[in-house]
Amino acid sequence: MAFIAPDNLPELLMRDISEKIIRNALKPGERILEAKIAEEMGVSRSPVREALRILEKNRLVELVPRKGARVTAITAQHIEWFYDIYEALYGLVARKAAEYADDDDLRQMAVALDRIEQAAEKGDVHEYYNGIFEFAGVGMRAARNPLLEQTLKELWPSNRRIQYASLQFRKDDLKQNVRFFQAMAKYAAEGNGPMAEKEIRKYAQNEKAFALRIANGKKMGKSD
Amino acid sequence: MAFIAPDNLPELLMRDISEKIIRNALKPGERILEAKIAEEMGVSRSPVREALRILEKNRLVELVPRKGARVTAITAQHIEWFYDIYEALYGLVARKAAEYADDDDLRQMAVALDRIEQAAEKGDVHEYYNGIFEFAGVGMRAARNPLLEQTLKELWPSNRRIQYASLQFRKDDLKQNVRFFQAMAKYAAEGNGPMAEKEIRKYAQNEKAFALRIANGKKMGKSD
DNA sequence: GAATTGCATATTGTCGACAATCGACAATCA
DNA sequence: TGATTGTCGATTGTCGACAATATGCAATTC
Repeated sequence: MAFIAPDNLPELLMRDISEKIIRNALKPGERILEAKIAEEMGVSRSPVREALRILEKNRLVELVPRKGARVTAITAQHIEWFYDIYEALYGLVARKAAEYADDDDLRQMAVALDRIEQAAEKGDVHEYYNGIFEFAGVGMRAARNPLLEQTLKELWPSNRRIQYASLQFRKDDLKQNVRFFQAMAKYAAEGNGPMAEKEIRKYAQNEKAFALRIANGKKMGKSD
Repeated sequence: MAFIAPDNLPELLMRDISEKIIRNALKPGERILEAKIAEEMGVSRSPVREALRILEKNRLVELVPRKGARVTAITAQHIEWFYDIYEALYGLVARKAAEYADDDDLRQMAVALDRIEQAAEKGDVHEYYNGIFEFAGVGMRAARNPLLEQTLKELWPSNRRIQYASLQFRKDDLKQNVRFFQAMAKYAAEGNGPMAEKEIRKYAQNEKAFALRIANGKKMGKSD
C-alpha cells in the first residue's frame, strides 16, 4: 500500500473521510462501506472500522449495528441545535478563560488574533478559519477545563462542516467579525468574564443566523 | 459463553465494563487488557475493542495508540470540570424544555417526579438516581435538541460515576433535593425558562459542592 | 396490480493468526 | 556508577477468512 509510515492508521483514515464529509464529497445520508474504503486505502477493514468509530464520536457518521455507517444529516435544524450548544459551552469557555488566562495564554491569543486580522484583511477565508480555530484552541486551554476542551473538540468537525457550506458567502463580513475576536482578547486580558461570555453569546447567535441564511438560501446535501 | 442471544456484542461488553468502572471495581488509572476481557467474556478481541471505543466516547477509558486502554482518572478537579459543563448544558436544557414541553412531556415529567418523591420518602438511593435520570431524559427530549441530548448522554456515565462515589452519604438530603425537581417540573409547566435555568444552575453548584465534600473526604457536617 | 415470499448477493460481525510495538530487565560499555 | 543498548515476553495492530445478517429483486399469490 502506501509509502508513508502509517503512524496511526485509524486516525489517518478518519482524517481522510472526515475531510470528505466536511467538503461535502460524501453527502449527508450517504452510506459508507467498510470494504470500499478499505480497498481504496489499501488496508483491511479493521482500521476502517476504528476510523468509523472515531467519526461517530465526532458526529460525522451514524453507526447502526448491522446496517453500517451513514454520513450524518445536516439541515437548518442541525445548525440551530449546534449553535445553541456552541453558545452555552463557549460561553463557559469565555468566562473561565477570562478568569484563568495567564500571560502566556494572552500572548498566544494575540498571535491568533493577528492571524485572524491579517486573513480578514486579505480576504483569505481558509486562513481566517484556521485562525479562529487557533484562537478557540488557545481560549479552551486557558479555561483550564480539559473535559470541556474534549467535549468542544468533538464538536469541531460539525463546526467546520457548517462553516464550509457557507465558505463562499463569508468573504464580505470577515472584517466585521474580527471585532469580536478583538473584543474577546481584550476581555480575557482584563479578566472580564461576564462581558466575555456576553460577547460570545452574541457572536454565536450571529453565526447561527448567518449559517441559517445560507442553509435556507441554497439547499445543502440531500439524503437517500 | 452465555446463553442469551448476543444482540449486540460490543454494546453488551461496554455495559459490563461500564458498570465495573462506575462501581469502582475497575480503578482509575487501571489498565484494561483486551485479551483478558475477551477471555473472561468468551469472545474474541474484536468486539472488546469496539466496546473500548464506546467507553472512550463515554469518557470512562482513555485510549492511547499502542498502549491500550486505561480507566480515566477521577479527582476533585474532574468533578469541578464536570459540574461546570453540567451547569451550562442542563441550563440550556431547562430553558428550552420550559419553552417547548408539551402536555405529554409534562405528564412524563410528573411520572418521573413521582418516582423521585417516593424514592426519597423511602430513602432508596438507587431508585432515586434512576428517577432523576428518567427526569433528565424527559427534560432533554422536551428541549427538542437531539445533538444536545447526545452530548449530555455521553456525559451520563461520568455523572453516574461521581454519584456512585457519594452514594452512601446521599441518604440524608434526598428529600431536600426533591424540592428542586418539583420546582423544575413547575417551571416547565409554566414555560418559565429563565427561572428553570436559574434553578438548574443553583442545583448544579449544590451538587458540585456536595460531590467535592465527599471527594475531599469530609463527611458533610456529621462526623463519623 | 399490490403485497408477500423466497432467494441470491452485498455487507457487517466475529474470529484466530501473525506482525509490530512496548516495557522491563539484563548485559554492555565508558 | 550510570547511561545505553539488546533481548524477551506481553500486548496491541492488522489481516484474511468465514459466519451472520440485511438488502434488492424476482417469482408467487391473492
